[in-house]
Amino acid sequence: MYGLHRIKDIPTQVKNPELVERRRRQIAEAAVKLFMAQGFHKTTTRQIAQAAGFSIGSLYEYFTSKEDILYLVCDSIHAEVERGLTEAMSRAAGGRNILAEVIREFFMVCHRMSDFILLIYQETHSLPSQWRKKVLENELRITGLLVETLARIASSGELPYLDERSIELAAHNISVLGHMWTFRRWYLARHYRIEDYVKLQTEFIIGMFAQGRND
Amino acid sequence: MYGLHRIKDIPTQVKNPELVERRRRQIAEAAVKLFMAQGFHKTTTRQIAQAAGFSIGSLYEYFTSKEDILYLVCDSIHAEVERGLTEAMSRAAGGRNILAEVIREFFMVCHRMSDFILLIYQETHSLPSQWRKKVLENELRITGLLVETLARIASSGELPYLDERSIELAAHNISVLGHMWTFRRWYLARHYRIEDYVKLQTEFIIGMFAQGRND
DNA sequence: CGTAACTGAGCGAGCGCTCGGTCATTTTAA
DNA sequence: TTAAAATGACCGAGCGCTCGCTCAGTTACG
Repeated sequence: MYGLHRIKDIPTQVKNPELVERRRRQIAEAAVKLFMAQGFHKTTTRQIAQAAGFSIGSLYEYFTSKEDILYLVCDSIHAEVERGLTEAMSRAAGGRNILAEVIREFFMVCHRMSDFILLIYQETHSLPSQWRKKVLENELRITGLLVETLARIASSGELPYLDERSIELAAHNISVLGHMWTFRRWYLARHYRIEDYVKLQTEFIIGMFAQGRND
Repeated sequence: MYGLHRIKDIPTQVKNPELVERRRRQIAEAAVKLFMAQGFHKTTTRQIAQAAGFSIGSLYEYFTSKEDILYLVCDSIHAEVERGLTEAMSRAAGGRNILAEVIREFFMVCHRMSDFILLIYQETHSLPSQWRKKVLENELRITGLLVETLARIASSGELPYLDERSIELAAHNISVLGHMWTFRRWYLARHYRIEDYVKLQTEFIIGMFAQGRND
């Protein structure tokens, strides 16, 4: 968690870059808990500062606004999801049924990061547009990894032919069906174990590819 | 729009029930625009009152809190979606390919109501839990309509056998893939026309059912 | 001693919501 | 018939408070 690799565009008063990174990690870690528990708007900057272990004044040495903190949090979450998926892809690369394994690994990442992904769904719209844009780019890059996977499998002949647009849309579908486990958890978790969910959805998704052209 | 059929549980100071309904419709109509444009938290009660055409004082004759208004808005939206889907189901009942037609109609409802559905995704979590619960019930009832459709088609033998749980999950998938058009619109609408989206997704979804048991 | 990091009291804009009051309309009763 | 009384929808100044953010001052450190 807390990759923070793209945070250089958030301005700070503090000179020492290592310190900046350490403190921001501290703040993000405190903030994400509060945001998940109470939401962004009900969380006060004072609460964040206190939970992070320093004063409100210091907090504003590392950020220029409350929204900055939300952006950092969203960015860290996406970084972690991306890390998880990348790992999953290389782990699955040698397997017997690559697609099923990537789906499985991705869904398990969504499961582990459930609350975090939900936070992104709920609070992205509270960001100033400049940063909302960046968050959506992150989302798109992650979907891009799935596009890549599908394209590789397709070109190796293990899937029936699909044009680029279909592959892309399929990747979005997989991504969203993973997220669905997070934003419909209030219902799904009462009726399915994650293993069942993965199994059923994997069958459905593979079915999606299995044949073509109905109309 | 603005069915308002379940609003009796929102308290009011005003005696005349017709008036209450008319005024609340007025307020909801004004509020939904503001919420879509600025979000719930950035919209002030004064703005809502002004846009609805009366004073802040009067507004609080019809509601006890700002959250009440959000609840009314969410409820109206769900009522309208449900109405649209119910109509679609009866319209499609006699068709050649019932499933494809229901999917198409449902997706078109999502398309028409894009901004409204997005609002529900973004602001449901701002509701007090008592009303969030009701909103999620609404969501579930709508998914239930899709379950019903699938079950009917399956039992008529037009689909391969699927157990109850699979049918239910499939219905959730259809629902969420419809919503996906709203909450990934920032990307999808740039690359697909709604007709293409419906066509591609319909093929995918029908594929989901076309065969079974991979593992 | 100077600079970088940290502190927290304080500011003031803005918020949700209240409440004393006005006024048009309806009801009462002489 | 009509004046008095009651009603209820509507109004908006203003209350009490919160919260994001600042800045003058203090501490830590090389």
